[in-house]
Amino acid sequence: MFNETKTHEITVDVVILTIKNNSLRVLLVKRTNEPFKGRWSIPGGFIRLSENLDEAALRILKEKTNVENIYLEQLYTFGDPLRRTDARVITCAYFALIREDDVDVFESANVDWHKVYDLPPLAFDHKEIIEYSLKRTRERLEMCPVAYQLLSEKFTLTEMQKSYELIMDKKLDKRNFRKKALATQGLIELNEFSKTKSKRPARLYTFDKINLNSKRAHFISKKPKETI
Amino acid sequence: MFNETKTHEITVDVVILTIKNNSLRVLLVKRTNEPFKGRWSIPGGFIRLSENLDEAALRILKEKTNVENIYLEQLYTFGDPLRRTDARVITCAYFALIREDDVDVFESANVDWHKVYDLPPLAFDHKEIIEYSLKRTRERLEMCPVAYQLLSEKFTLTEMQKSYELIMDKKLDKRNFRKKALATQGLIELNEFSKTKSKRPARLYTFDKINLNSKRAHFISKKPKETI
DNA sequence: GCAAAAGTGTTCTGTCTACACCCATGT
DNA sequence: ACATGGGTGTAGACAGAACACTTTTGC
Repeated sequence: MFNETKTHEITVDVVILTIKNNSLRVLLVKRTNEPFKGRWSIPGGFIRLSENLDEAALRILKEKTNVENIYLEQLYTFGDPLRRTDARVITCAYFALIREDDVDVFESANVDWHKVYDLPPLAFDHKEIIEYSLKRTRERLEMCPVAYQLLSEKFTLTEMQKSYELIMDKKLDKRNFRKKALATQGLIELNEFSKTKSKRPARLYTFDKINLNSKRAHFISKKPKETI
Repeated sequence: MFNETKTHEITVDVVILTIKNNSLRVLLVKRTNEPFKGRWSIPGGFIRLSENLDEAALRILKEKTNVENIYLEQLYTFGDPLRRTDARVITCAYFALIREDDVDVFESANVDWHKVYDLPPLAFDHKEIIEYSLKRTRERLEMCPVAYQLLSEKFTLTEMQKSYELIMDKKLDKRNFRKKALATQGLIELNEFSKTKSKRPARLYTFDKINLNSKRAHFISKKPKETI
């Protein structure tokens, strides 16, 4: 078998999602080089020899947002020979959920948050990658409350519901939502209330930090479910 | 940023699962080169410049088993710098489910089926990759009847149940299984019966071939389920 | 007639869904 | 006193789990 591998390159790209100004947004950077110079793209970079893939993704995330210790998951590896016109680049895509107020984005004309449901033209196959990350985020949300990664440390149930609605892109029933939310492992009811003007204060909740990197084990359906 | 990427290599490895002799088995090849010369490993290879990743996985599958048109899914990309001692090789792992009788494996001392629940020592991180593929196969099975990929074209419900039990690694209740199986989209009841000796013949079923590459859309829970 | 596997229903329990009104606060 | 969002419960439908006996066949 002949070895055609020498000219392959591999990168890591990271779809960084947050909620900002009441919409779900993705961090995009404007390309400064051809091809697609001037187009928006998701941040990415090469993998250092000393890094594993997760570490490369975390580094790229930190470079762009100065955020660490967040929800990050490998998404899929995209390797179509035609996905880039300049070279054969295989990319291992990740997605991350971060809180807006943890972020220290150096926002500029070249780095900005864009609404995921209203994207500008993107470079390469980056639209496909973002759409896939949304699909996956929804799947995760059906299993475990990853959405708390998008919320401030203390949040109201209404805020939590809003984040679910933004990700699922549909309205949820308030009473059903709260019933299930309150039954969620790791949700902690605080004796604190939001102070808002002109309306009843809402109780604040927080999430047990132990869950952060616990592989989400206890969110997966508790009940041994018979299969088929 | 300095470019350390030049010496990375990327391969595709394929976990090929089948049911043979009443157990779930994976196709392994014995390594002929160092490192891990003589150890069993999952089949893999480099990606050609003209191929996308799926095509590379299909090619490797066909090289080993002469099987085409089967269930194949990208699993995960493994890129720990220490996963190989000889070089920095990132591998995009796939898994495939095939029917034993479709296979044309040139079985030899260097290629053989091994029980997934009783594996020999494996090269690199291949044990981890196989375990991850089992986990994923179980998740798939909870969504859609991928197990029919392991069965002959015509099968009895008992055979189908056996394949589920082998993958899930637990006993299932016969009546509950059959109730759900019969409610499955795509299952077709035939007017044919197995001819076995010394016992009551069992009705044969088959699966609607339209589903083969239909992305499994209609197996995913039919009911719009409210999330959280 | 017996061994071996095929085939068949019901009850219970828990979860999902739909749905409408009162409460606490600031102005 | 009113506007605003916060907070609450119940009934019906559906799906999963547990569970044991009869039927058909070859020998």
